[in-house]
Amino acid sequence: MSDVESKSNFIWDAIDADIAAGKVKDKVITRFPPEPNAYLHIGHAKAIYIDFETARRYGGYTNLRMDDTNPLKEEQEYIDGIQEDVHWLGYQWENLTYASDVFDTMYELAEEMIKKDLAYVDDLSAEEIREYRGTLTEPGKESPFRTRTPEENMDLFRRMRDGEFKDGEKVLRAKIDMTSGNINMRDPVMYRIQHADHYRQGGKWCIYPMYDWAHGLEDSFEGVTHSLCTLEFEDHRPLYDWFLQQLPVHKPRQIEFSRLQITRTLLSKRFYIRLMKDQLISGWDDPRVPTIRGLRRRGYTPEAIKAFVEMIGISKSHSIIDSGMLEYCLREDLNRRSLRRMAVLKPVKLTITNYPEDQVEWFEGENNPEDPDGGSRKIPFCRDLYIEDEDFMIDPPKKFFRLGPGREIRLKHAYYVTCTDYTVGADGKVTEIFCTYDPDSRGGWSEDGRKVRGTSHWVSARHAVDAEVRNYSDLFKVEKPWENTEDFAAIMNENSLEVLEGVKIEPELAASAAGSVNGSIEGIFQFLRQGYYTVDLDSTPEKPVFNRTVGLKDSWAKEQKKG
RNA sequence: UGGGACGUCGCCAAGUGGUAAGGCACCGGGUUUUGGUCCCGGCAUGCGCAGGUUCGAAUCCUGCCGUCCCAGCCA
Repeated sequence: MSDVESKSNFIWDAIDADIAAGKVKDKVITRFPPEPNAYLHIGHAKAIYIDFETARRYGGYTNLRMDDTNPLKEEQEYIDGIQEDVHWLGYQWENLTYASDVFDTMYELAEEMIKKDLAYVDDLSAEEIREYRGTLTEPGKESPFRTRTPEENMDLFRRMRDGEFKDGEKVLRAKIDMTSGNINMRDPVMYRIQHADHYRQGGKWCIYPMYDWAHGLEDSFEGVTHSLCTLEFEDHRPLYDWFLQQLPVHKPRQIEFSRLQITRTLLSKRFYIRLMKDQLISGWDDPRVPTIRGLRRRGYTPEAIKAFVEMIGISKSHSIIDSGMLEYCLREDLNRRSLRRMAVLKPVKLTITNYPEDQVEWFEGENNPEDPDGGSRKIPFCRDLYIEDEDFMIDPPKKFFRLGPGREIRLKHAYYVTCTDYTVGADGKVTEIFCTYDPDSRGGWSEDGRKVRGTSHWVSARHAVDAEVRNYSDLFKVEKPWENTEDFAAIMNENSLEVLEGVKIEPELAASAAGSVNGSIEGIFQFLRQGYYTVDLDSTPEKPVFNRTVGLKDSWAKEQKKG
């Protein structure tokens, strides 16, 4: 039994009960039903995980369904993008279906409803319908058109379909109960008139079904046994059941779970579209936005995202997950697979005064200490090096384990070096460091067993390649950006992207980055002590570009913060 | 007296009458050629509150309190 199979949650308990009660005749069938009006974000990843893993748990299958009942919003571009993203997450659907493919059957069943006097054509305007609906605390009242005969309704409905009326002139409504405490049951609209071309059906229809009428039928037609959705549809379940109850069709069961919320993160397609319009982000794959493709470009792996969804669990409580959990899942995954490379983000020159001027040595460095089969790469070493600016202090405190005057550290994979001197520029900044090396410490070991606490990464100045690092801010840094647009825009403009030019990287990193442009899994690296990076879309072999994915824990930085 | 849901550690989350799993975060310690990883230890006498039933309650009953969702011809 895998983890997924052994764990449980209230949804699987309910399905177990259904199976025990003999309610599931054949396979457990689920569906993931996005409306193709945007790209998917990490909130959808939770739904995808639940839909697909549930079906898999019971040996059933999942359909991918485009819930395209609104011709004003949907586009082919999104259909393609959604499929790519679901695939990227590692899931394969049984059938790709479209709500719009069953418009005919839905229409016929609507006529059935009219015959049974369970639906009527209403002439009230949108505003009047709203008034007649009542309020949360007051019951609604019945439309004067509610008593039309089935014959009259049938005639009117067919004329609606045939395009005789203008948008908004008439709607088809279910005849239920205008006094229900559940507002969804107060004669919900089933069809509205919309003289608009559908991206798939063209001009075939001018009436389009509403969600509540369409969704249960779509589930039913596909033989879905369990229709899993988010909490805001709880109120719709009585209506979902009511529609299906009136017709001789298969009856799926709707079960709701809480939707994903993450601290400091806004999961809203509407908001992403506005950010794009304001040119605060570059598109759906901008690394700052938590869309599936944004996360992918940022360096997130499908495995990390799925591990995250599994970790947070499935429940009905309104929870807001700490974004640290997502980052933890990424670090855990990347630690196993990322290639370790040396890079110097803010270089300071380091010269080894007792190393032969023209000598070059090639050291061997393992690709990943977590993976014994991960192989290794060659690293050039010479007299002229760069180390990280923050790895040297003129007057280091006791707990600083890195380089300082008179101190000895290990250059990873190379030699022990001791600082003998340094120069300072006019601004007080260290401009160059001078060291001597211990020839007996080749490879970073010494025979005498002397302890060297610090290990720094470095890069050969003669072999290093220049690169660029883009450090994107963590998703969103403001709590409620939609409430204060100016502040948000300012924050996005000023702080959301830090670009480091002149980063020095080891030749092997440049080589492997050049071979993995497009942010593929293979393009993920860990720059020692600096965190995880992924190759950016803008990267070229001549100028490698990396996106900062997630930082490492840094106990020295934490200690400094404490004071 | 509108309807529907939810309240277990800072954040998630198991638990379904037998005496509070686990993860993230945090705090100690060990290993370490990444101040990473890994390993060990600590972290709810209490489950929104108040009563009640019971030998025994987070789990059952009653009454409160708090939070979220619903008044699109969106999904």
